Amino acid sequence: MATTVLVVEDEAAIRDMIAMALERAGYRARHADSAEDARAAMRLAHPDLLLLDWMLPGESGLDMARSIKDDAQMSQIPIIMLTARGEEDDRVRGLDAGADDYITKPFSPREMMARVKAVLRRTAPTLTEAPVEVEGLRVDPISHRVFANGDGVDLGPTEFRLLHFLMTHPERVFTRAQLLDNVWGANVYVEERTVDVHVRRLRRELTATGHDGLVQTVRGAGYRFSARD
Amino acid sequence: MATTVLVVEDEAAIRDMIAMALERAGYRARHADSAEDARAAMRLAHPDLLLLDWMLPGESGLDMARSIKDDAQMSQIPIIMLTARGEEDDRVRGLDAGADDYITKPFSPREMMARVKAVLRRTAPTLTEAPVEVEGLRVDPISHRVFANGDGVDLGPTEFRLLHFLMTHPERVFTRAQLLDNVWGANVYVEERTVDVHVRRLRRELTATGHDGLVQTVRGAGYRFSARD
DNA sequence: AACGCGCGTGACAAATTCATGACAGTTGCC
DNA sequence: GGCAACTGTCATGAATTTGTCACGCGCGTT
Repeated sequence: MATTVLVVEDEAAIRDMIAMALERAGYRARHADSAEDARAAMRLAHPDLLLLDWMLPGESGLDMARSIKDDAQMSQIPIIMLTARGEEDDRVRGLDAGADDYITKPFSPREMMARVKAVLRRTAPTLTEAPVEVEGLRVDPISHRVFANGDGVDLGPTEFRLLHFLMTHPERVFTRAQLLDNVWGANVYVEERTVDVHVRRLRRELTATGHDGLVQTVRGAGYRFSARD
Repeated sequence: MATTVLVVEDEAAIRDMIAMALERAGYRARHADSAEDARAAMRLAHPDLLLLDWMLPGESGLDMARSIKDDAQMSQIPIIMLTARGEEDDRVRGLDAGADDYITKPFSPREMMARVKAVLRRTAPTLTEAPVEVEGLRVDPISHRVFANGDGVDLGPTEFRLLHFLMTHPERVFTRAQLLDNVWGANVYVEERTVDVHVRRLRRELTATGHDGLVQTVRGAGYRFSARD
C-alpha cells in the first residue's frame, strides 16, 4: 500500500503544489483545509505523515499538532509543520508541540520532498503497528506484550506473531498455507501441521486466562479469529 | 565553560576571519582544515557547533556532515554548512545530510554570527534534555550522571547512552539492530551480540543498586525498558 | 454402525536464543 | 611510558522455542 500523506493547508495554491509533488514522487496525497476536516480525513485515510500548516481557519495547526501527539492512537504519526514565519521562536514552539520537522515558506517542492523522506525514514519503524484489542484481550506490538484483562500473558515469539496476525484480520479464515506465509514468512519450509501445534499452544495460554473460543477451527478450511462463536 | 565552535575550512583567510569574529563575540574557536583534522579536533575540544565548509580536500564536508549525524555520540552537535554555491539543489542536499543551517559565500561576519547564535539558541533545548526518572532511578543527560535513590551509579559512556535511550522510550521493544542504530549510531558495524554484553554490564550496575528487572529481555525480539514486570 | 479424514494432544530432540565470564585491543590520563 | 577504564568478540552452557511424530478422538458420509 502506498504511503499516504495528509496535507492540511487552507491556501489552495500551496496545497495543490504540495499534493502534486507528493504524487509525482509516488506518494498518495490527501488534503484538508481545516483542523476539523483533517480529523475526519485521518479517520478515513489513516495517513502515514501529516504536513500541517501553522495558520489555519479555526483551530490552529499548532494546537492540532499538540492534540494529535497527545492521542495514543495517532501520536505515532509524524508531523511536519509549515509556516510563513521565520522566527525560531515559532520553530521551537512547533517542535515543542511534537512536530517532527518544520518547513518555512516559501519552500521548494524539492526541499519539501527531502524533508518528507527524511522524516519517514526516521520514523518508519515506529508507525508499523498500533495495539489491537478484542474482548479484553490486548496485543501490543510495540511493547511486544499481551494482556488478558490486565494480566500479562506469556507467549513465545511465534505464538505472538500468530495471534497478532489473526487479531488484525478478524472474521477471516486462513488456510494453514496462508498462515505459514504470513506468520512464518514466505519461502519457509515447514509442515502445515506445525500450524496446528502452534494454534494449540496459543489456545492453551489464552484459555488459561479465560479467553476461549477466540481462535476457531474451520474444519476443512483453516483457522479464524473471531469474538463471537 | 565557553561555547566552542569548530571551524572546518581549508582557506586560511576565511577561516581566520570566522575565528576572529567568533572570538570577538566571546566564543572559543578551534579550527581544522580537513575532515580528518576535524575528527581529531572534535575528540579533543568537544565543540558545541560545527561550521563546515562544503568543499574540503579529501573527504567532503557533505560526507562529513552525514557521518556525524549518523553517529549517536555526535549527532546532537549542530552543523552549519558553508558553501560557495548558491544552488538550491545543494541546499537541499546539505539539509538532507543533516545540516542545521546553511550560509552561502560570500557572507559577512555579521550574518554568520547571527546564524551561529540562532542555531545555538534553536538547538539548546535539544542538548539540554530534561532528566528522566523512573522508580528512583534518575538519569541526567546534562551532568551525564545516574542516581539510584540518591546514590550515584557509575556507568561507562555506552551503558549511559543505552540506559538513557531505553528510559526515554519506555515500554517499547527494540531489536538489537535498532539499538545499534540509536545508541551506537547508524553505519557503525558491530556485532549484534555486543548489545547483549552491554545490557549485561548495565544490568550489573543497576542490580547492585537494587534496580532489577527494569531492562527486560523479550525473547526473539530484543530489549525493553519498563517499570512493571 | 462403520469408516475415513481432519484435527487436538502430549512427547521429544534439534535448533535457537540468551546470559556470562574471559580476553585482547584501544583510548585517555597520569 | 604505564595504568585504568572501555569496548567489541568469542566460547560455553543453560533456558526456551520449534518442528515433527504418533496416537486417538470425533464429525460427517456412506
